[in-house]
Amino acid sequence: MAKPRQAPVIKRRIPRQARAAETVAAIREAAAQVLEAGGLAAFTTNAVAERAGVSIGTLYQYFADKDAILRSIAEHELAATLANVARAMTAGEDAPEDERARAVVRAIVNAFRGRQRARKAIVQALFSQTGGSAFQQPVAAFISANAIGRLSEEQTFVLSRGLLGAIRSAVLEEQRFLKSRSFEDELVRLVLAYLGSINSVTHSSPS
Amino acid sequence: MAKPRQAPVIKRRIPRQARAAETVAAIREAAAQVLEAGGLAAFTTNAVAERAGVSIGTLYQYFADKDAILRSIAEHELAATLANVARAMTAGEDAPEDERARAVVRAIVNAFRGRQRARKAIVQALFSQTGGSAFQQPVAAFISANAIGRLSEEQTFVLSRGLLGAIRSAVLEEQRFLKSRSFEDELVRLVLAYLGSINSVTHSSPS
Amino acid sequence: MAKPRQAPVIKRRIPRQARAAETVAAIREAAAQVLEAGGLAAFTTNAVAERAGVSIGTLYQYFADKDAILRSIAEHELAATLANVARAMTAGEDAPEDERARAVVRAIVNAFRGRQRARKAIVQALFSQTGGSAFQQPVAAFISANAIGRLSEEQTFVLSRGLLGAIRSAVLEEQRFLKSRSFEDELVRLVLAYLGSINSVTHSSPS
Amino acid sequence: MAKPRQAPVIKRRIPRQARAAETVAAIREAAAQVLEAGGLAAFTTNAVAERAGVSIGTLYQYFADKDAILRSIAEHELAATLANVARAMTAGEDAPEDERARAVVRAIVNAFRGRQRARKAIVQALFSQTGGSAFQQPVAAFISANAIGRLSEEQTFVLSRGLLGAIRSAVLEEQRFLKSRSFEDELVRLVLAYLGSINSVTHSSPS
DNA sequence: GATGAATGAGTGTTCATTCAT
DNA sequence: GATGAATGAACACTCATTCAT
Repeated sequence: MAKPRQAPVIKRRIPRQARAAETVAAIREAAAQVLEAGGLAAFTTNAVAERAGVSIGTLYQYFADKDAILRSIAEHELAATLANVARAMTAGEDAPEDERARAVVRAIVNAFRGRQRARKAIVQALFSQTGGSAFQQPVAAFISANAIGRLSEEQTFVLSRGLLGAIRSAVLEEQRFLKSRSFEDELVRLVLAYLGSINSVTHSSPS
Repeated sequence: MAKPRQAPVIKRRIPRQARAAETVAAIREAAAQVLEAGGLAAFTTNAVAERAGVSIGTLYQYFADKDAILRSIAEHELAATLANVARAMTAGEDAPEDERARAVVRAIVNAFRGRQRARKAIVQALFSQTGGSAFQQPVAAFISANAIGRLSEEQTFVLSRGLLGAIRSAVLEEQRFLKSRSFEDELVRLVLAYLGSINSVTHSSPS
Repeated sequence: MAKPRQAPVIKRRIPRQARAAETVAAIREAAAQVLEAGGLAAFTTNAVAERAGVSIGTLYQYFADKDAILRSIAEHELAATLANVARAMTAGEDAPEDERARAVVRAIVNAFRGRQRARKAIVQALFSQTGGSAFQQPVAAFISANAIGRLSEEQTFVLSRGLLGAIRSAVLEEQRFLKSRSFEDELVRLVLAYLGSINSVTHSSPS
Repeated sequence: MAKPRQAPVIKRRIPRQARAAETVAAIREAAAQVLEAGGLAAFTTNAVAERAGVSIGTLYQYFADKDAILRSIAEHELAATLANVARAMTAGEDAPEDERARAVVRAIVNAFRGRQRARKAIVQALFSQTGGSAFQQPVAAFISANAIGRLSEEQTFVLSRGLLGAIRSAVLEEQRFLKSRSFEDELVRLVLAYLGSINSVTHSSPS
């Protein structure tokens, strides 16, 4: 990603006008399409700008650099996914624990609706940057906040990363069972078994 | 111009002589060093050749392309890790299940001994290529083969990818607790709780 | 890692603005100069860009690859040569056949005005690619269209390739008589004698 | 053709032993095969050595550089072709002129028997080097020596290069009529008409 | 005489990013 | 605000040739 000069301190415009917001949305949409069609290899700033119907200069008016586009898409999807999870939990507020776990699992599995290649590309790209923590921490926080007992840092980490890791692998490996019921069952089992183990130990055994 | 655009049928030399084997090892070692020092960004074929003290041409005599170097390192580490696991299990052959699970977990956590940055870089790079399945399947097979009962495809997948995903995340995020006892405990818990859940369901409830 | 290995669907920019057209012309001119000065061996994309006073990136904005530059020059020269031939023939419309043949011969001999080394280099390069047919067919078509009687496919081929072959050889071998009157006389003789032979056979003998 | 250092003055071994002659022949044969199979692009010294079943070092024991292999093949073919022409002319010693012209034409057209791609590649390669004169001059000399009257330098040139140019074009363009009778007829016509024109002018008209 | 591991200069090409208009 | 022509650092990779064994 050849940064020819130093990182410029100039902040990028934050869209305040309606037209600007549309442009940003168009770029994000174009980027997702490019990713879906050709994967990370086809994802060049020029290709995105062209698909979005704007000039490359305009693209850089709204996004500081190439990765910012990826981050922006990821943030949007993350927010949407988290909203879905919250909605599902509110709906089943007094449902049994496994129902609620299933809602969480399902929301995560179904993120990026219909755009598996774009999802894969974004997961790959973001893992190369931050190691992905930026997008796993919110999920971890969510899990932690909704767990019955208190979880230690390591426990929260293992549960969230274990769950996300399994789903992520299914995405990256393009497993056909990604959206199957049986896969969902096993993910739910993983969550509940782990949480159950923590509780049983804490409550019943002196260990 | 841009001469040979034919199908590159040229197979890379397979080292038969002692000197050649040394060269290959030197290149692999140099690549690991470059990765450890500067991450994926610094990993250029010229840098590796220079560090290895060989010419770029020699490098290409043994590795078809840049990625082949990465793959080679990964294969070596994988083999070493698997060997460690096998050794640990043989040693504790009639130890209780949790001891054996702990041996597996520990061997995986301690892979790439001492080279966390190189490990991170290779994990990132290989995930961009194959989705990483090539290096998760052997672990999955291992787990499956050593499980007490029979695991379904999805169960093997969830267990192996969940465990590996949690460890991988700790590597990528450079978590300080990666090699801590408490982290190991939780990984073991994840494995045992999941396996326990499967067995209890299978044995006691008709689903 | 050798990023975009997809099908290169990226079309090269077609110059629409005045500045762009100038740039393209400058590159073509620079290429001809490089060729004239150092032949095919000196003809590297970087050398051309430098001579043209543009960056290598700009060069690639207008030419898909190195060979495209060569093709572009050849097309320009071909068009100019054909225009010269047409002009000469219009001027001497009711001149005797040998005058008209001489006009054609002279226009071809004098193609690439003054740049014999560049001409040689381009002839060599294009012969390696297409076999040169792309630049001989227009001449053949021209000859065929202007012949008195009808020529068979083989006859058109022999006449055009024979004439062009003799001229081309003189260029490639850097014969000092290339532009001499006596050489021109012989080329005209070749054309007229061949055409005369076809006509005499056709008209007087039943074959 | 990256000549790493100066041209070394070391002369290459001239094969005097039977085994050495076999090696040279094997290399030449291998080169022709490589050329036939993959054209000039596949023609690398390593590929030739491998095909010949010798090491690259051995190849360089007999050929000073890559082009020497090409030259060697060309010389062999040229000698064979010239021998064929001579044989044909001896056989038809008191045959009429057109019979003898036909013999010459046929021998040239049929050079490189059966290996059109190799022929094409060699023609291309040698034209890039010497402009091909080295292999046209013997033919020119031959023609000149066998012409009835005396030909001027330009006349010999036009006749030989015109004839060879037409045949060469048919080879390079892979014309299907290369070996047809009608093509041969026209080549013969070209030769006879041109020679006839010279003689008639010389003998009957005062110019 | 033969081997083949090693060499390394050289080249085409990409693509994120800037900035004059 | 928008444009898009221009930039150029950066890289992977080839292959003719040498020379120690």
